[in-house]
Amino acid sequence: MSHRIIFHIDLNSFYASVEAADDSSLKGKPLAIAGNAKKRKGIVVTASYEAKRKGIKPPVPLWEAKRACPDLIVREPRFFRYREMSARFFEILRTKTELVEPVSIDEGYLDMTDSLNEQHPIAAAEAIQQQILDELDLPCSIGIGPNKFLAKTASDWKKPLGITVLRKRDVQQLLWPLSCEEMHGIGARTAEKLKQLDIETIGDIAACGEKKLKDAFGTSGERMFQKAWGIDKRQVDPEAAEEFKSIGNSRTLPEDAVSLEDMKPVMHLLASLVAERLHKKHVYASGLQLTIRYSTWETVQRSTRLPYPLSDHKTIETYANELLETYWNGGRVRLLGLTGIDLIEKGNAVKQLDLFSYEQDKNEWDKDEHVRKLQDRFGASVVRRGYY
DNA sequence: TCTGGGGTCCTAGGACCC
DNA sequence: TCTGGGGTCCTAGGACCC
Repeated sequence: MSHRIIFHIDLNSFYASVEAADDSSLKGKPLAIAGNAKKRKGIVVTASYEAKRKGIKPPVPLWEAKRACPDLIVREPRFFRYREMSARFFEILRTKTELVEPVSIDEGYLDMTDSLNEQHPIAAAEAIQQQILDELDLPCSIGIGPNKFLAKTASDWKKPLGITVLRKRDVQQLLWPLSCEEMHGIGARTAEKLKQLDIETIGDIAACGEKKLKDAFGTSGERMFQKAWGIDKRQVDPEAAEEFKSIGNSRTLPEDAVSLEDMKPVMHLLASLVAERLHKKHVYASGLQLTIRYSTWETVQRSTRLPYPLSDHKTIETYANELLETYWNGGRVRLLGLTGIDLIEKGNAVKQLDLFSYEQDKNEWDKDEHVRKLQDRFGASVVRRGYY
């Protein structure tokens, strides 16, 4: 476990690039992929580089993007296609090394330490990049470093089609001048808090001392400090992406709901979506979590234990409605979400429970006419990252 | 006309037990 | 009668990422 060579590979503007690969008339044009494109409340989830150059930086409301770029071409996402292309992307990566860790639909880490066979890392990266371009017609950026953090940081620096090396000895010169928010894991809130402490750059984080950061931010403060010095001990773990901790679906409603009657059909849809996905993954949920977002944007989450681990639609819907009736405060509801939590693999469920659940499951999830109509009313899934 | 959807991880605070 | 100090488990909320 001494010196590793880690690649981070990121497909550039993935959804937009897939659309352009499938329809060459889109190439070189400002293109946006937007969920709910026909409805209000649509947002741009991915923009082509031409669109980004016109100032469109996802996620941005669609109306705002169109104002900034009147000739913007807008497409709705085609998730099945993206998942297909993603699978082919990871297939290519797995021909390079077994140590591939998918992070999301369009990015992953490779531990190339024992797979280079005398080849120079940059030459290996160039070959991977070229192969993905030739076979999938998709551009990617590759970052190379001694650990995940430095590789990830590097892949961000040249887009599209960049290859960047970030060595530990370059940290002081290349990393320290950057503002804190450039560090993966530091968002707007944390950057603001850091600023209160007079910490503005990654160099300031490195200089300020681990204790001060730990006192202010707990364990994430310690990690922050480590990263600022280019240290990251996390290994590339090929199995990491396969273990799901939760499976959920949510919908922003076409209009705010003001009664339980408005919300029940949505709960029916969400329950059937969650049940279907639990099923496909061969897992049971031991708990259920309801999310209610009010028109004020206030969001509450309430959860309950299920009587036994299960995945059937009817039971999930019953418990979901119970949560809703118990915790809805009567306000205008903008979004509803339902998540199966504390997942158990079917094979691992206690035998007795397993049989019981199985019987329930046989009744099963009916992707009937009713559910299809609900899909039409409340929109198809707008999953941006969700593996399979 | 502000603000989608699917996730993970961490922490604070209360319940409960000894 | 009125009372300490730990430890663990659970839930909700927040921050972050893509």
